[in-house]
Amino acid sequence: MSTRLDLPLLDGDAHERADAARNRERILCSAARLFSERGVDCVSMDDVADAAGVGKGTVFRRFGSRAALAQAVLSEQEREFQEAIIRGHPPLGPGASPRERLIAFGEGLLEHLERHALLVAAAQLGGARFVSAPYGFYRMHVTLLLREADPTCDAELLAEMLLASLTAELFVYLRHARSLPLQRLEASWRQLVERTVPTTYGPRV
Amino acid sequence: MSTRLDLPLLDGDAHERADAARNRERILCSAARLFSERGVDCVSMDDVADAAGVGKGTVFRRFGSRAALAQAVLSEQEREFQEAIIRGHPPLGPGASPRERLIAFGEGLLEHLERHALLVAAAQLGGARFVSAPYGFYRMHVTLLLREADPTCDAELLAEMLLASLTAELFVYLRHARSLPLQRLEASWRQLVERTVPTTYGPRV
DNA sequence: CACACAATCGGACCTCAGTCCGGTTAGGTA
DNA sequence: TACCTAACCGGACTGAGGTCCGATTGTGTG
Repeated sequence: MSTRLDLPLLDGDAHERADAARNRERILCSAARLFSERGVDCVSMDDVADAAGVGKGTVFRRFGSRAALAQAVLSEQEREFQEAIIRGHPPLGPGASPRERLIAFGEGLLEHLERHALLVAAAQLGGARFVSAPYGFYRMHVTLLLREADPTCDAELLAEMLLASLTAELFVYLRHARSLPLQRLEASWRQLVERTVPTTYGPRV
Repeated sequence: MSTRLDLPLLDGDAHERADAARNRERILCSAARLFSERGVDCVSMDDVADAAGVGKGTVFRRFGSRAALAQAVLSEQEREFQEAIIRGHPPLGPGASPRERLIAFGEGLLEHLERHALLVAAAQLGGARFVSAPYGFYRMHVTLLLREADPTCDAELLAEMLLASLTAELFVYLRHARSLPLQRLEASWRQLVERTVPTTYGPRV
């Protein structure tokens, strides 16, 4: 029995062999390039493996699934977005009211989707969305803001329901199939938050 | 060029050949039986074809995709639910305030999911959800109720966002992975609607 | 009833995500 | 440097959704 985790290694690992690290990097680069060149839906896992010069088994050992590979390709931008939420300027970052921060959060996520909707959709395929690291962060962020704005509400579930209106699937449908302007989606999100979250705010007692 | 539509025939067709009608019925029955016996996720399209005693090509010509087959199996219950909305008793049917009707609608949908979540999830796979007949009906219903309650809001998009919190995917996650009680989901839906929809109601001017 | 043709049938075939395992190699140890 | 072994590699394989096209059959017409 191995002392090491035999699961996909999504990030650098101190005990990672040199060839393994090199292959991980090559797979990520090839995937990012192919995705942006051809569009996410026109790239198979074999394509990625071939372009990276490795076998398909290696791709799956590293990343576990197509969805996880897409997540890994997105991770840098996700990290920046999370950084802006935790330590950035208001209203996205700390300092604004929960309501304003929620509105800014949704707008930021919608703009993120505007740039990478199909890739995010691929990353959320199946039930992958709910167990992904970014979604866990979003869930926590929205839950805390809701609880702060109204400690009596069921913040956990309200967060899940609000986040449901920011899924890549719905975005792609509204934005690409229905061709609605991004501004209208943002306005609707604002509307939803304004109705859901009370204005009351101030230093908590 | 054929004068008939060369797309999957989901419902009866006056010009449908006798053998075709018989096969459609057999496929539907076999699928319903297998789904309930083994669980939706443990039944392949080949299984359905074999059980119905037809070739796989026939299954796909009739129903077009796995998602569409699942929709067809569900269609009878969907029809009943729609009937209750259009002509049933309040608060689900006409006669109650938009807010009450919306709450009842969500509760009804959640109970429907409680019984058939995995089948509904299969029916909504991919982007299939947005182009399905039931979803079109739900969208229309919720949009009209929202518009009635508040003519100034962006009812179309608000409807999409509210419906997003009633997807099978989210339901399965909350109910099966997180094991939350149905009552809590219903309470959250009520909460969301109460915050989103104003109480004002009465004969419009 | 015989015919013609269009709709239908069915299974071989394709693509693609994901698995498996025998062969290879990195890198620590003596 | 030579060796040993755990980790890694890669491509053949599986299973499932979906497509295709030659063979078949139902059905309106003379």
